[in-house]
Amino acid sequence: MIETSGHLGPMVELFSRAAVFKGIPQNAQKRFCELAGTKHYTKNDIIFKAEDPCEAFILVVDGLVRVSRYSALGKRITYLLAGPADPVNLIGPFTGAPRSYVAEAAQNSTLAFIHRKAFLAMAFNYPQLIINIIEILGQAVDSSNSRILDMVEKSVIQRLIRILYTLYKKFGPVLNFTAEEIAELTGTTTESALRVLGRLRRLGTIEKSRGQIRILRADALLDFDGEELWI
Amino acid sequence: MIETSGHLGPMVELFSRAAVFKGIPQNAQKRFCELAGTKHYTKNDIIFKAEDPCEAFILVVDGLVRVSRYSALGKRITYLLAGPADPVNLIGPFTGAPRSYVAEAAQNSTLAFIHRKAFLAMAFNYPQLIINIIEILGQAVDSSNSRILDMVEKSVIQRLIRILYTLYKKFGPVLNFTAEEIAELTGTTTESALRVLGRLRRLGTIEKSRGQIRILRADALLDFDGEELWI
DNA sequence: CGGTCCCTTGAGCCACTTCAACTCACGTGG
DNA sequence: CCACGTGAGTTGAAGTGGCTCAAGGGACCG
Repeated sequence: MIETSGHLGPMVELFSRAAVFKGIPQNAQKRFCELAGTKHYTKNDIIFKAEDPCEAFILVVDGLVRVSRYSALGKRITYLLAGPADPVNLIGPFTGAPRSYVAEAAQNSTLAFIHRKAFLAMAFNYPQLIINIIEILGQAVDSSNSRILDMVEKSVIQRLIRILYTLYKKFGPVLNFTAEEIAELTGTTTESALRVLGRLRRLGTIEKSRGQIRILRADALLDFDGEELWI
Repeated sequence: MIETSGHLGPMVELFSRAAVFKGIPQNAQKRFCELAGTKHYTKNDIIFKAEDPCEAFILVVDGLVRVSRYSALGKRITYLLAGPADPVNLIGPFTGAPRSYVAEAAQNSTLAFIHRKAFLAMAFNYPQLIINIIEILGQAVDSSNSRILDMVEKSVIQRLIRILYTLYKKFGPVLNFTAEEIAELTGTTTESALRVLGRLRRLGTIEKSRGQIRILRADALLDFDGEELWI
């Protein structure tokens, strides 16, 4: 990873686009910006791991961060894909305590770090920021709970299609994910994911090549089921 | 439901025990208390349902509240059992928006209500309260995510045993739940839950009667697996 | 005492996982 | 440039956990 000081201009613009900072005064956004340092990570770098205490509030500037959890047996489940302007850790800055999640760079990425003490000192001056954070946490809870419901009563096919649709809404028709990554989001095995993807390809709904899935007919995904998740 | 004004003494004591209000000044706890009105609910009363906008912060004074979600097909999954001093809704007061959860009285219960505007006006004066809320939300996220992991790689038996152990830690050896309620917590069918419970009874780990499960050997539950959930 | 809710158990089935084998794409180092 | 290794994708066959459907028994309530 490489540390840089960076220009403020584009950063201010990024912060103003971020859902976390929505509705707080521009000059405050700018001050948060000034507190931030940035670091570059190359694909598959680990940003933090389970048991690491939390030192900083982290926002994705560019790239993609995967936040997941490993089971005792080494199985990995992905809970969050944070893209530009998405925060990576909302709880940690407030408690400082380590959590059982691992954050990795899913692509080459640039992240903004604000030291947690500095972040907190500022944060409590802006109730709207707190409301935003709690609202986003609410979406995280809801999304996880939706996934539990899905695990109970939906088939792998339906779950995977919903994941595809959610990714499509977030990233557009070209998805740079391997079948294994899709499986980790769906909560199934790589083989099962591959079988479903093969089926969708034969139906003409998607196209795929190594490490990439292209959505050809997004509406066909919706036909299977409604409602998106929050990833 | 019956509305009462109630005495302050025991309420102050309850508030001071609540994890949400931990670490904030006693006089502040008392002021939150003064803002609260209480209501009684009888078993199976609905406290709020999906689509109801949130009007108040709610704390359980006495009894037990079940917070769950219904799938399109009518299947119910329970995410939270709130007992005395537990908050029922942490997100709602901040956003005011309706959420897709239903809260029901699992037993005859008394709840304290603080109107959300009044609650918010006070809340932002106590950063520790905000930190507590965010920490509790973190536990909710973690618990849901643990359940997702469990759904993927654990058997119904292991999941159900973990639920039993968690309930045991929270309520003691006598659990007043039907097999159906246990199934809703485990994410399985009533029949499967019953089968597992039957097996545990034959092993001498539990005893049961209509609507009640008694844990005889809690250590035997732990033998199956570690780690508790947050319910 | 009839009704309703809860508990109990059996039998069958099917969606997924598991295990296994093979192909293909890509990069790397000899 | 080829040879090799690795990681991704692909497909088959087998086994099974737990869901579904079904039917009955027992407890509590009005």
